[in-house]
Amino acid sequence: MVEGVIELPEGELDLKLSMECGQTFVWNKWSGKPLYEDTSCRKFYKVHGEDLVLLWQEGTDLYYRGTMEEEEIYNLLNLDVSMEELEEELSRDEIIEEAFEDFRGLRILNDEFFPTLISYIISAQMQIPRIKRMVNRIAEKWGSTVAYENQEFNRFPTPEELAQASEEELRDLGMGYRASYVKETTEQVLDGEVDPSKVRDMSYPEAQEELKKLTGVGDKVADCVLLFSLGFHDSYPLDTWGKKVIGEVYPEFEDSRYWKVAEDMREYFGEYAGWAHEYLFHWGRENREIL
DNA sequence: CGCCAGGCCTTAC
DNA sequence: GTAAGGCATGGC
Repeated sequence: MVEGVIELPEGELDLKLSMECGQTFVWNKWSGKPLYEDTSCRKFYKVHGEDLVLLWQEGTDLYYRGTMEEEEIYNLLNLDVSMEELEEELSRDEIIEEAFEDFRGLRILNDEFFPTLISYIISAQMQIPRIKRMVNRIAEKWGSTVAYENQEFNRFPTPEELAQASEEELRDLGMGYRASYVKETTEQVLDGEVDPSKVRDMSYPEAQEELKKLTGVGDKVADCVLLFSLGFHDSYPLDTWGKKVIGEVYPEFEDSRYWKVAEDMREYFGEYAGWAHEYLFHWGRENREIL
């Protein structure tokens, strides 16, 4: 067992906000209730590979417990990205500065590739709490368990494990037409058609094209996987909220073509455009009445 | 009942 | 290359 405390600078992390802003379907509430349906619990856990990680925050102290070493926890939260430098890097206009101030400590998480890939394939035309419920059902049905302190925790299935699921069984979970996407993409990953460790080393355009070979992965899902699991901090996923925000706040960037808007936003915000996206995404959801 | 949700695939120009 | 239509299911 491993446990400890990481002391962080003021404003460096808002763990609860980072977990609950809608970016992850991999983390869970320690209370056992689903993420996005329980906002009172402040402890979060996930199974990552063979490890169990439990995190909570008190003031500027980040507490961890489980089987994962501290160095790896830094990676999970992208703690090598300094918020002070990020703020300087992203300061382009009053809107992003306001969002950065209001949501100080919101960080992009670094989740595992396969769970992120499948959960964002499922996310198409679906509401966020429902996506999380679906991902949990998949973990319960096909994921193996990891034992920790006399308890067993489900983890999201590996490609090998999920390949055991038939398309019909997936459909029975309620994922509709996405069932065939999940089935086919699982086979493609299992066959090595797309190798995440190779995608990491590609340029952004190559990496996006590579992921789009997978069934059910278009521009937006590819950008999410790149940002949330493969270290592409400049990837700018253009979702329904992002489009509304752009229409309201950055009308000069409006365009019917996905790639054009995403490219403009990457150029506008630079190296950490994906982080800017997350601030604006959350800003949009918090201010939905004016969009 | 109708409308929409972290879009993607197919088909037609 | 770009634009339109269909698509499963659940929540409101």
